[in-house]
This record gives sequence, C-alpha cells and structure tokens, in this order.
Amino acid sequence: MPSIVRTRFAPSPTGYLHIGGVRTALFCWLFARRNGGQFLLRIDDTDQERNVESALAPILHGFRWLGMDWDEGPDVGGPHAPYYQSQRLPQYQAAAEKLLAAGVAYRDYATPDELQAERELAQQEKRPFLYSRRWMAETATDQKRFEADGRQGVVRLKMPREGKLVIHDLVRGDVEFDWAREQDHVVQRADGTCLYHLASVVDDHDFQISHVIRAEEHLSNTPRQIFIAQSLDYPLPEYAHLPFVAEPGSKNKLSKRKLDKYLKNRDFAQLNEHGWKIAQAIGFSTAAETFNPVIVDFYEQVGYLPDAIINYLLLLGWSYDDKREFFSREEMIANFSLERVTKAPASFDAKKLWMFQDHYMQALPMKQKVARMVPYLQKAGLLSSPPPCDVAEKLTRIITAAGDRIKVSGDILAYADFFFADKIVYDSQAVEKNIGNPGATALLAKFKDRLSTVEPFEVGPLEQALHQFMADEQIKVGDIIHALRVAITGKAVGPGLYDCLAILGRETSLARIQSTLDQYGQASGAA
RNA sequence: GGCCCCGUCGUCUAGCGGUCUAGGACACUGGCCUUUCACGCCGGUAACACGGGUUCGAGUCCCGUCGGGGUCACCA
Repeated sequence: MPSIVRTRFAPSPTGYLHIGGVRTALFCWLFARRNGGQFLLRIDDTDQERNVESALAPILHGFRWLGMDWDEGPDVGGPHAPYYQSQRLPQYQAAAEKLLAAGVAYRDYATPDELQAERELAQQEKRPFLYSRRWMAETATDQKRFEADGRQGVVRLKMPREGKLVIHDLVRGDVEFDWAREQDHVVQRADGTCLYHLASVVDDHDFQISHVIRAEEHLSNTPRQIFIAQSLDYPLPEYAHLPFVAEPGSKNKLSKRKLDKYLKNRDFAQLNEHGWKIAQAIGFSTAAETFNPVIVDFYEQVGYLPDAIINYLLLLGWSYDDKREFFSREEMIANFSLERVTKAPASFDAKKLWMFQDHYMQALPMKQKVARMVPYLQKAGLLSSPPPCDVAEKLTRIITAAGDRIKVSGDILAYADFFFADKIVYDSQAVEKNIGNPGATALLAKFKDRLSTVEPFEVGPLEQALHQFMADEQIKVGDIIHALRVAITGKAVGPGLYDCLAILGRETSLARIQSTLDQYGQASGAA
C-alpha cells in the first residue's frame, strides 16, 4: 500500500496567527513537502459561534504572507471538504453512535456536581480519580430510568482499566501509558454536539492524515485519541510531538497572555519597541494584544521578510548540522527530517531573529527593497501616491547610502525621512550637543559659503571641499562634521554625510543650514 | 498531587562510547576600522544539573536524585 504523506495544521479561529503555531505548522508543511505529500489546513471551530470567517482571515493571510501554501482547506477547498469542524457534526455523531454500538462508549447521566463530588473524594483519599460509572446507562432500561429522573445524558468513552499503551512517537521514541490512568472522557454533549478529541480523530481519518505532527502539549491526549481511532477501526497515523516554542529566557510555553512578562525581557522589549515606532510613523493604529512579536502580523506591518522569519523558526527545534544556519525554501524542504527535531523546548530569541532579518534584508535585490519601502514613505505622508516617476532612482541612492542600517522595510523612515520632508525635525539632544555653542554655528556659517561653490555637488568634491575647509580653518573633522549633519538631517545618526549632502542637492543643503542657523545660531550666540 | 516529557555556554544548537583539553551561531565583551550610526575584521569570557553504576574508556548507555515543563474539562 503506497502511503501518501499528508499532514495538517488545525488552527482555531482566534483572530491572529501565533508565532509558536507557525513553527508547528512550518514543520508540518516541510515534512509534507519533503516527502512529496500534502499539507492541509483544518479549522477547529467546534467551540466557536459566529464570525469564524473574520477571525480566520488574519490566520490565512499570515500563512500566505509567509509563503506556506496548503493543498486542501479553507479557500482552496479539496476532495474532503468541508474542512471546518463546525460543518462536520454529522460525521462526528455517526462516529459516536458507532462507539456506543461497539460498547466502547456509554451514555452517562451523572450531573456535574456528582462528578465533582467523586473527584474531591478521590483527592481527599489521595488516590487518582477514576469515575465510578455509577450513572452509566448500559441498557435501554437504565437509560429510561435516568431520563425519568430528569437527567441529561452525555456520551463517554469506556476506557480500558488495565494494560499499557506504547506510542511510537517519531520525535520522542516509545512513550508508555497506563490505560487505567485515562479518564472516561466525554465525546458528545447532551445536546448532540461533539468534543474536540472525537472530532479530531474522525477528521484525521476522513482527511487521510498520515502523520499527526503537533506540539508536545498534545502528547498526553494521544492515548484517548488512539483509543477512539482503534475502536472505530481506523488505521493509526504516525505521531510526532514537537517541542513547543518557549517564552524568551524561560521554558514556559509561549502564549499571548503573558505579554507583560515578555516585555521585561530586554531583547523582546527592544524588538517590540522598534516595531511600535514604525507603526506610529505610518499611522497604524492597533492594540498591544494584537501587535507584538508573538503575533505574525507584527512582522508584516513593520516590514520583516518572510524568509527571515521562516529561517529563524526552522532553527527553533531543528538543526541540520553543527555549522549551517541559512536555508532557502528549497534547501529546507530538501533537508528537513523529523529525526533532527529537538526534544526540549526552545525559547524565542528576538536577537537571533533580528540577525536573520538583517541577513535577508541585505541580500534583497535593490528593486525589491525600493518596492517594499515605497509604501512606508507613503503611509508616513512623505511620498505621494502614486509616487513620482523619478522616485525609484532617488530611493535607490538613498537606500544604497543607508546601507545595512536598514534592517526592516520600515526603517527607511528612521534613516531617510529627512530626504523627503519639507521641514526637518530636529532631535533636541543632537542639537544641544552639536550646535549648542557659538563656535559650531560660526563654522557652520562659514562652511555654508564654501558649499555654495562646490562643483559638481557630488561625494568626491564635497569630501575634498570639507578637507580643504578643515585645513584652512585649522580644525579637526569632528569640529564641523557633527554640526553639519544635524543641520541638514536633524539627527545625530544616519547615512554618510557626503551622501546626505549629495542626495539632498546644493539648494536644499544650503537652505537647511541657513534655517538651522536662523533657528539656533542667534539664540546660542546670545546665551 | 498523579501521569507524561525534557535537562550541553545567557539563548538556539552540534555531539548518536574514544577524533571533546566539548564545535558553530546569536548575545555579551576587549581591540582594530571609522565623520555619526550601522557594518566589517581580529580576539576573549562562557556549558556537559548532581550522584551512583556499566566499560579499558561516558556529554554520549543504565539507575537514582534534583531541577524545569506539559497535562489532568461537557476548551481546543
């Protein structure tokens, strides 16, 4: 029997795509692609009410942005549609009936209070809780009797109370469980709706999933799922339980709830702050819960590259060897294997992600850089829409001058806004430090005259002119250059000074120096 | 607490009995380069959780201890 590899990722429609979920999905996707199989998306919305579509949209969008395509699932459909659990209730109910008929499940009429009482008693007596099955209806007569009492029945699994189960996990090896520790879990509610474990097993079978690859928190659920599958005569899929993505600097599972805690991690906080600055500059209004480095959308908005995120995530729990870290999509598909997945949780490291982003951004062809950065300038109101036709040429010069200072597309605003702005914004600290004394402004005024004669107004001649000026005035380069930078850019940091001057052009450069002198020269001179 | 999983530099990891006086990457750090910042280059600090076995030989195998985590729902 030639078996086709089919993996799935099963998000709940929560409204956002979690970075830990992406890592798990990535491994599923890679495994399928590596083995020439299929990767599907199934929507676990048994619990959801309305708005599934709107809560799902950001998740699908995130996967698309990252370049992770699915062969079957929402939007793309497929031979096993629907791929929404909320639309598959009949299948689950039929499975529940089969379990009942086979005697591996029973109708149970215990009230929640009665069950709770049994639990507490077990706890008092310090023994593991196991349901007494006191309200189990084994016959139609029992059923009628309980129902006559006004009780409501659910369907429970009748788990084995002896023996062992060995799971052959592709990541963890053999894992052993005692059947007697497993609870009689409810698989169907009194209202006929079904619970996750039943649904999941039925779907994995119906969708012909060959490898259930998921995060390790599901490992302890696996026995009951295997019990259901075996009882339904389903062939068992292979299982692989991946380590989860842990919080920065800890081994706890990364979750969106503990953002405050993560922000105490310096690297994480820096990444977050950097993103928020860009979001503010482009007028992207959002909330902390949905815009932070745990959520994929954060990276898209700020201008990260999907390849960088994916490459970083690939190394979170997987490695190729002791040297190689950079992988193209083709290379990761060609080399991925579950054998090389790590067993221990891997914590999220903002700095390492940053390194990958830097790498991929520097490797990006100039045309693509320009295309990616134009929207940021537009959103910040520095560039019209559509952009002027000569903007590509100017931007190319600017981006080249800014060089590797630009790590994400949104950084164009931090390093190049002054090229586009009519009036520059002065950084007060930079002004104070570099222009806040009469000597500096005097030199600035003198050099301004010198600048008006430089011909052509390009990097080489500009540099020559400045050196000549230094010789004439008997000053060092530091005596003039910092003031000059602040005068034309408003900032203390940025691309090379001659590049800035040349790109700005003579007219603008002179005007900016003049307005800086107007604004700060006299005040400090008088003081 | 029961069950299950995990435990190599701060972090991600290599290591599948001898080639490990433990390798790489990120971070940190000293220096060089430099008009700022960023980059680049050279160097440095830093780990096998602990204790018993097995073996000629253990980071690598076994047991125990300790530590961390996951899970114990009519959530997914």
